[in-house]
Amino acid sequence: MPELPEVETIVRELDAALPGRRIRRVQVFRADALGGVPVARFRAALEGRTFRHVRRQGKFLLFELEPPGYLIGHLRMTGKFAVSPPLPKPLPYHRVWFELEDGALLVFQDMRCFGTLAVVERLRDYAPLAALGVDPFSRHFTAHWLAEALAASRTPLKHWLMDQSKVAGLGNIYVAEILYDARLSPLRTANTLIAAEVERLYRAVRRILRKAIHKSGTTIRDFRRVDQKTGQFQNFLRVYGKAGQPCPSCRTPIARVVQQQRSTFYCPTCQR
DNA sequence: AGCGGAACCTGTCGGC
DNA sequence: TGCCGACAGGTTCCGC
Repeated sequence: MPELPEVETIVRELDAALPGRRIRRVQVFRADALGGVPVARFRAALEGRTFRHVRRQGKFLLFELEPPGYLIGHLRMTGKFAVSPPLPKPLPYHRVWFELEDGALLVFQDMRCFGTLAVVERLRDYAPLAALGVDPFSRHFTAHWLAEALAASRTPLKHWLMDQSKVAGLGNIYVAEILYDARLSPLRTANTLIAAEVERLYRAVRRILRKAIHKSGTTIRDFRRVDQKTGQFQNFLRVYGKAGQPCPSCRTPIARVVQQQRSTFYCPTCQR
């Protein structure tokens, strides 16, 4: 489900709600997300600690704690965080409750149980973060860096952009929209782009992500903000999920192909 | 290096 | 109505 704009939306809303609030009690209703960490250890690591700040790296949510440490979350396909008033019992798909001192709940829910939660004392202790590439909103993401990185790979553009060890935060929806905006085929080999094409791609990454964040992300099925409202970027999609519909620019039907076992949508006329 | 396939788990939708 | 396959915003692992 969530890509960078959805995670950014959630993180901004959690950062407005959580700092200064203390975790009184943690309840785990289904432990899949803990990656084998015993429930007792997970609870002990969190209970009594206070949220200081919530931010994002790629698609990971980083909850900074006091005494110092981090709760790290990844929503994968159907994970969600919500802030809720006290509840008598967990709703369907509620996996973990972080009960705050006033009784309010930070709820982690996840229908498909792919999402992950971890507690670490230092961010560098967490290997999945160390494996991430450049975040599109970090100062390291430049057209120059992008040109050099693309030049080193013979993989198709779609696959390259989805690789979190290269650029961190893009997924199936936004890669499709970015490549449409940049007028580049998802099938192009990364190292065949000329300088002007790299520049178009660089600008498209920033433009599409900025606009999607401005629209609070994309709700196609079940993405919800912390307050359960939907995102709005689905109203601005040009190609994702639009197989057979006319390209907004040239009216050629949008094509759907499968790459890396994932659907790819693009305009065969506009994107070369 | 790069690719294809399977796996993790649960639900929805369309076709017959 | 019921069953079955395809598909879903993500990631990892394994073999060639």
